[in-house]
Amino acid sequence: MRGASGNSIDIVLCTPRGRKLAVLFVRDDGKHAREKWCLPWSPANEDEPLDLTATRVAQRAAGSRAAWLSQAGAFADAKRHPGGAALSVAYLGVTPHRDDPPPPRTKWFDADDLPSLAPRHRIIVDAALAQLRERMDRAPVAFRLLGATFTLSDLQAVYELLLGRRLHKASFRRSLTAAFLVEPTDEWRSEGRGRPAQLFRYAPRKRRGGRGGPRFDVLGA
Amino acid sequence: MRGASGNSIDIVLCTPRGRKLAVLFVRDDGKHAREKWCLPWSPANEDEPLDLTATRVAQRAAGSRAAWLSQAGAFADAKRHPGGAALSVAYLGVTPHRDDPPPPRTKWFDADDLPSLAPRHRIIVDAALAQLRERMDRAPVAFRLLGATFTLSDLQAVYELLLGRRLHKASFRRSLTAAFLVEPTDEWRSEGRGRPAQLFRYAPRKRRGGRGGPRFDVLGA
DNA sequence: GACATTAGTAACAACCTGTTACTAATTGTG
DNA sequence: CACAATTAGTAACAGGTTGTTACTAATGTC
Repeated sequence: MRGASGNSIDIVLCTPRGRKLAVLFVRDDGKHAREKWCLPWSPANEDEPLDLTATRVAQRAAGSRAAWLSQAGAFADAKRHPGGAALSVAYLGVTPHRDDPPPPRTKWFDADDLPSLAPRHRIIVDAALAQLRERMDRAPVAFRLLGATFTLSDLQAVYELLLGRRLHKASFRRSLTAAFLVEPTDEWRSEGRGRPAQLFRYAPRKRRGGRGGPRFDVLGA
Repeated sequence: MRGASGNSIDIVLCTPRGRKLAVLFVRDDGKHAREKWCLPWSPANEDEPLDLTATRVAQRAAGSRAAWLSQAGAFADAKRHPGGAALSVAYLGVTPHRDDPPPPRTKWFDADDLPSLAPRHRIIVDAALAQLRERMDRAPVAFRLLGATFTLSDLQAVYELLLGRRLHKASFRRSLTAAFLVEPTDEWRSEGRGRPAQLFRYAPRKRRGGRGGPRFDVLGA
């Protein structure tokens, strides 16, 4: 059995879908599979750095490289893993929304409506989603959930998604410009009805006061 | 060789010493040891939760339970570990200062003057210390570096230690009371010269706005 | 008793945030 | 074409928060 008693690398890949976060799962057709879906994973390879394995697994599952990927901790504690791994190193990743369907045998599930999972995968997903919210103020998670250019309304929607509350437009934009995180392009996007919105790109230009690295926590009521 | 090719649990235990942070190391007298000191560590045991192993290793090395202990990630990537572990799960811990000497064969080193270490332990220490500074605004790290009661000047000194910059007394105290994190005892401590200081205890009473769990980042210029 | 030293607080100005209310540019509808 | 509906973007004000200075309080030292 692959991975038995060894270590595994398991990926929690997130994307925005509508007003919710979605997580990528892979169909598990293994003979002894007790759940239909599992996180993308692979046995750890001693000759390959953990981050590299994670990048590879994420890319294979999602069909494209994750825009951001970072370790989310080690999980063991005798809870069942789909491949029987003794210990699993979880990675948390993020990728922009795509309209085309995911690769065969994979599916995006809303974060608040997950399928039945092996106990360890359930624990990993919960921990990873909690970390996503905690880490968004020190890593450009919100920007990596969007494509190269985006409207400020798009960006605000992502922040609202991650924070779980509504923000006020004026103060959101004010603190955004104060943080020197985005710069305008000269393109505009018309979303059907209403005034077209200017497109921006992520372009951090300044260490907010220089105190302990860049920050991404944007206020806004 | 113990731990060979398996997983290990490695502890980075910190304590305040003067105006600096110190990290605990254990003398490594192993036959094949290439460095004199190493982090407290133990092979991982599949039958024991990771957190429990970590608690045990930290307690044995320091002579008392860590006041706070939390996982800091998994490290592998072919860098040499003192016990030859394929993968190491690092834990970051914190304990109040003690005047009595540490257990035999252990020693506190200033964080900015570490001994020569096995490559993986060097990487783990650097990552753990960075995390200590990042996590202090979501975990009561500063309070766990102090004993059950402390003066506000003590607390301010710990925050300054962690942040690496001086804070202003008035605004530090103002934001501290606004956060409802401490409550006064009716004891006072005289530190030699100067007015005696009131002792406080850590007593979080309120979720700062209720937004995403308690916070511990105190401002103060 | 004067002085040095540390603890603790009051008060003010400058800045920042939350909010409201406005203007601007587009699509859809009669 | 006029006008409502809708979304984008900005101005401006009130109230709160922060950084800073300056003060008072309590102790040990000379």
